[in-house]
Amino acid sequence: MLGYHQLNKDGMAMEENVTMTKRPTIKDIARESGYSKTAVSFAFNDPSRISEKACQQILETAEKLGYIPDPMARNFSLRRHLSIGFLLPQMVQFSLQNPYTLQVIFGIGNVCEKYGYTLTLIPPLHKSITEAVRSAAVDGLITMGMQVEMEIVSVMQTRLLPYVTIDGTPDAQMPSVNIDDEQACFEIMRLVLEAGHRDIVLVSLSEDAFASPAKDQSVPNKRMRGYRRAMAEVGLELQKSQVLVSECTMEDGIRIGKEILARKIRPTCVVAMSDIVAIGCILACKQAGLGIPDDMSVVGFDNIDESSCIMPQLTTVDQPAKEKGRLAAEALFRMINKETLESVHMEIPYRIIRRESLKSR
Amino acid sequence: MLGYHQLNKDGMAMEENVTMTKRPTIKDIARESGYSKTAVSFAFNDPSRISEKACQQILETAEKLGYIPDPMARNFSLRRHLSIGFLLPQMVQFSLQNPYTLQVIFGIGNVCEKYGYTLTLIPPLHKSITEAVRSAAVDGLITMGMQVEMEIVSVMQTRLLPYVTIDGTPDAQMPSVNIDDEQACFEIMRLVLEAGHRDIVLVSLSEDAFASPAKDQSVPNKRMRGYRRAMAEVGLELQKSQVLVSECTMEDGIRIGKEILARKIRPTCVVAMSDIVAIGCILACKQAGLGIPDDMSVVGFDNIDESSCIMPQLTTVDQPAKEKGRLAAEALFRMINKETLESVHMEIPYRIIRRESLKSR
DNA sequence: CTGAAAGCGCTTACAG
DNA sequence: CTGAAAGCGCTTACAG
Repeated sequence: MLGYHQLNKDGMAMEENVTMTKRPTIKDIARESGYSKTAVSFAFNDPSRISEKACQQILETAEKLGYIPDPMARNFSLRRHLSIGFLLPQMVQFSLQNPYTLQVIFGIGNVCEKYGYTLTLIPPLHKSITEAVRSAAVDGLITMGMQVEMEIVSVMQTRLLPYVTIDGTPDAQMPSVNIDDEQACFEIMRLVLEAGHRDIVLVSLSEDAFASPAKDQSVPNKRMRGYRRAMAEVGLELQKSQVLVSECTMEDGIRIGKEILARKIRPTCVVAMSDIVAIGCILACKQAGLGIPDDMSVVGFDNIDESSCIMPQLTTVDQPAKEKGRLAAEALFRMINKETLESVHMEIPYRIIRRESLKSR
Repeated sequence: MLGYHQLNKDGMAMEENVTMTKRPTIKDIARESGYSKTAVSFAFNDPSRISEKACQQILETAEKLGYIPDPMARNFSLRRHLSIGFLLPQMVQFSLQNPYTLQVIFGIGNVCEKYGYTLTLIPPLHKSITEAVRSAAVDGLITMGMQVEMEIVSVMQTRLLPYVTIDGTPDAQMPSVNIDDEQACFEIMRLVLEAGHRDIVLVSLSEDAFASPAKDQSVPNKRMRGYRRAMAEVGLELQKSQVLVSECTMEDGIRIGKEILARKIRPTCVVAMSDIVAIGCILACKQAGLGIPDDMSVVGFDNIDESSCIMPQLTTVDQPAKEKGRLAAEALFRMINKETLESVHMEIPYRIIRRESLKSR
């Protein structure tokens, strides 16, 4: 062999060797230290159950042989992962480019740290989210935009995996964290209408990768209802041509912005369902030499950090993204610990933020 | 019992029941379908090894009983996790608030998705990074700012866990991804000096939680050397009072900005080691009614998205953060697959970005 | 094509 | 205080 003594089932002596290519196991430490596997386990997990001398000798042997208990074996034995999962709502390309999603992850991460858990980001596996959920090595799952009819919900249920959804459709079987999306959109659209705008283009979110048929309670739909309701109040109706759909990225926002500028009849205001897209539109306008808000008003949704940084600052809806993540994670940990939730449906407040990107005309 | 038939060691019949609180195992499916555990395993993992009929019956039984193979048991048996870890360089509070780190994570995430792996974000465990690394359930680890002397490096080595570091100190035992930090800082400082600035304040990064004694090759130190070298060229020497230290967050940047403004002698230029801090300084100046760059110049480091969004746009060093993450992850996967690396030390290009926040005087 | 059995590396109830 | 042994739920080399 390559200069090291091989591991040896019948318990023959094995010497320490730095070039060892196999990790020693609890069995090796037991043999080498002269104690039992039980004792070795206790040395690491509950030293009070063995004598000080035993503990010391075992830890010394472990140090000498380079033994660190295998976390996977330990977790397997204890039936836990010490990790919660965040199911990326779209491909990494989009999810981790979205400041709103990143804020949600931030909120979740803080709670994980507090409980000593890791946070596993789960991309769709081979393009299949179901596959990813079936094989996710986590103690619980946080999802975005989930509805109870979706296939992955039954997978989570079958696996007896606790889950919470953010921006999904509340249901008895679907603990969720939301704001009142319809009302928020109603209010911001009223602001736009009060400012005198009538030629409006809406930029909606593309449906998630999870898209399911029954989704009239989905966040994009709830928001559309809010916009429509405000328009109805002033006797307007939303036309199909007034609604565009965009990925939630700045690049796609720029694309949409250009598309809008290329129209024969240019709208006086763009209402986007996400700030990152609104910012993309603003950049496209600036590039085309248009002044915001003088030549065109733009409003967004989310109130990401960038929105107060860009000029003009964005009029938008403040969504407490971190807080959503925090609440979802706290609820999930309660479920993991078999505690009961005060409520399966958590709704938290939003705020309309009036800034400079919306101008009266 | 609560309306369900209990699982039963001696193999007695067990009926399907939706209220079952225990997940069925491969054994249950074997018993119920009349095939062996081997056959059940093959049905899920290599159907070609059993008859179509057997496969069908087994999958049906699985469906009926709500069986999904336990990912943890499967991974344990196969000695893999299907996840790589990213060790958060600081508390979640700071790490996930830092756009640069988020870009790195984004780059890593894309590669994980490509290989069908999840990405585990690992916060310090009970404040101990060593503890976190000992128990991390991953196939490999990406760290930031690591040096070979650090305790966690020997933990990773003992665990035979492949690792790559970003912005760490290159070493034969430490595969790493870097830019030439010293030269980059030399160049941007030369720009500042050429613009006529002599009263300069530097805002350095706080040392990582991993701080070790031997760190003169650490990124902050390399950068300081670059700044110093440029100053030496024009016969200047950096005074202690010219160097401030900040957390890598906008809040702390604002705090530092205020601190600088409160000085008796106000500098003409602030040179920050990170854009997010530079932006914080700019905000503090604006709040105080100062004009940037007229009353004070500011330069940064990183070229995060926000830097081209803020007014005035920031003069900075463009770091390819995504690319760093991507390279580190690709290297890590090569190590996980026992392939050899072309080089253990990857250095990638940076660019000096001249924008409006630096003004000649 | 099929299955009995060993193995992955831990934990822990139990008996001494 | 100590240890033998069963158990966690899979995979797979091997024999039939």
